[in-house]
Amino acid sequence: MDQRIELRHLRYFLAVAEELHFGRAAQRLNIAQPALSQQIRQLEKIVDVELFRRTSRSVRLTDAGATFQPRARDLLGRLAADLDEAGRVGRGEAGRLDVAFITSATAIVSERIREFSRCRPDVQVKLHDGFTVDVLAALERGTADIGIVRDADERDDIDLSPLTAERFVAVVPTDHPAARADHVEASALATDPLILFPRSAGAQAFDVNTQLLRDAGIDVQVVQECSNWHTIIMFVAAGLGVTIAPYSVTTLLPAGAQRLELDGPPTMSRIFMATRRGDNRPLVQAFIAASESVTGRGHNRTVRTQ
Amino acid sequence: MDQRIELRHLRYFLAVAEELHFGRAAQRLNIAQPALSQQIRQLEKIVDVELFRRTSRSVRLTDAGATFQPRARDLLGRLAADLDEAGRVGRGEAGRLDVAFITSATAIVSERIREFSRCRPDVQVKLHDGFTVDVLAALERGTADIGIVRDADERDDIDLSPLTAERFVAVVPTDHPAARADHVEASALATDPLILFPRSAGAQAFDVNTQLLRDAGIDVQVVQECSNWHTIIMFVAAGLGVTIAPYSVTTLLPAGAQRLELDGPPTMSRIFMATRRGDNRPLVQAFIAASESVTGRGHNRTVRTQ
DNA sequence: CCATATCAATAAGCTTGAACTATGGATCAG
DNA sequence: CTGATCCATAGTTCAAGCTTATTGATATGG
Repeated sequence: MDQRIELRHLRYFLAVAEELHFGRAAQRLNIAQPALSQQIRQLEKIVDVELFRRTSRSVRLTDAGATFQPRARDLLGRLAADLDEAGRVGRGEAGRLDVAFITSATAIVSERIREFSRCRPDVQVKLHDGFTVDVLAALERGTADIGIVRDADERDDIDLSPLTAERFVAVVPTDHPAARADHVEASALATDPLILFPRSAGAQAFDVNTQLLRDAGIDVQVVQECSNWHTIIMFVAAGLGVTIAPYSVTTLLPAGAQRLELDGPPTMSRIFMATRRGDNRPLVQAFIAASESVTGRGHNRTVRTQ
Repeated sequence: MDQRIELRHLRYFLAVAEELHFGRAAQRLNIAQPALSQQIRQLEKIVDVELFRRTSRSVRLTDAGATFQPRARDLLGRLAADLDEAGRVGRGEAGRLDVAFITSATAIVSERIREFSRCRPDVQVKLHDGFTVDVLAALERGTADIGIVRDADERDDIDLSPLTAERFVAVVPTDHPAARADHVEASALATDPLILFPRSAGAQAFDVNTQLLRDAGIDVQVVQECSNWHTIIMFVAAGLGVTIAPYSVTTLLPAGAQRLELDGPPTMSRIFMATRRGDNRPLVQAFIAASESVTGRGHNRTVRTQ
């Protein structure tokens, strides 16, 4: 089975197989008849099989030719489809996009993915949730194309663009002395056991979070770490301590836990979209564009949740 | 999607995609590097998509390239398989063979097909049973490649080669006067109602069958026609009449029916293998050869059943 | 039965384009 | 800065596919 076979052979073969007439087939292919005869002959030599039985008056497919015809047609069809697919992937109309995000941003992410999938129905979106550090690592090693992170440091290999910001609030047990009001001075929590998201999940986010406590003169001693915000809230409700959390994870509180606004200038937790610097692939750009359209449309609502 | 794309482009693309290095890929393809660069560039222009992102120091697949790579590999693999298949069909090692046969020759056919399938496991054998006229018609219109018929006329578009011959015997109800012996003169059946296979199923076979009755001076009046030998035998067993049948359909007789050898020189029914004249396709020839090997091996046994 | 038409194969010359050699330009190591 | 590496570009060459002209074979019409 020589390497010398080319698609030309298949195209010519199919034309003759359909016309069963070298003259007409050649006309259809816009070539002269002898060229066609020659190429078919060459194909038969390469495959070492007679594909047509021809007399000077008629052309018929042999068994081998009849077997090969639908397969050749199929091959050309597949090739066209594959080339088309490659083109669509190249233009960002199809393909696969890996989005890594922090669990506490699920709402924001799902909203944007819904919008993106509406624009690009042929793009398969793969979701990966994790901590900010995991998201950044996935971006770095190429496992993810889009990252949603919280309060990340500037890095020279990753672009960050802010999606939204939300203030921190305190969550305390309902039997806490401060729970009679709906707001609290940070310093009033100085003696309570602190339950926080682990710093290892995202140092910058942790530091932003705890800065407000340090500003209030509190020596931050984390009594309990927990890598799931909802679990932290449950612990608070159980009276194990208090926490400072981004607003969005406190929208649904169980009985026994109460949200308190923090007095003074609000400290904000910012959520960013992260991409590899210089990654200007169409799909990535399209996701950014779709995401921005959501931010624009939904701006009022986003502000309200801050 | 221009017509100008050729398999060369796919082969070259795959080489570069695997090596990620134009120099090494070119070496592997036994061409010079500039030719490779040129062809890849051409491919990208045809598809109108960048398949590689190259700097002067590195070559990487783009998303489109990464999508296309496994598909291109698959296409080349399929093509090789299809060409191989066509070659095997051409050499008669694979493909499909349509065998049409008369129901009363099932035993002979199955024996030969078993042998043929042993030699050519990749050939799909399609079976079609029917009357002799149907078998010949199927051959004629190309629906069948091999036909097994009984006592057919010579025709100039069909070759017949004898497979076996069997004598005719009489089958009578056990309460028939002649049933006390195990043989009978044909003339002794002159007054019995005759049940026979329809003449329309195969005129020659019918005429051979009934000739022996006419030779015995009987005016052949078929009382009942039935197009299934086993049903005919059941009718005989039920006392509805007598029949003259090829030996092989009388090997298993129900209670109530008895086989009688016919006195005098035996009249033979001959079973032929029929093929289109000039059909020298390898599969047909291979079936004939396999069939002959069975006839040779099993000759004694065949003789015994006559 | 010969003349004519049809159709694939063959022959010979032409033309296209793939591949070659040589070179340039960019990037990285020392 | 120099040398090495590697892809791109430029110009040339030659194989191979295409064209025209012709042949040979087979069917059709007068």
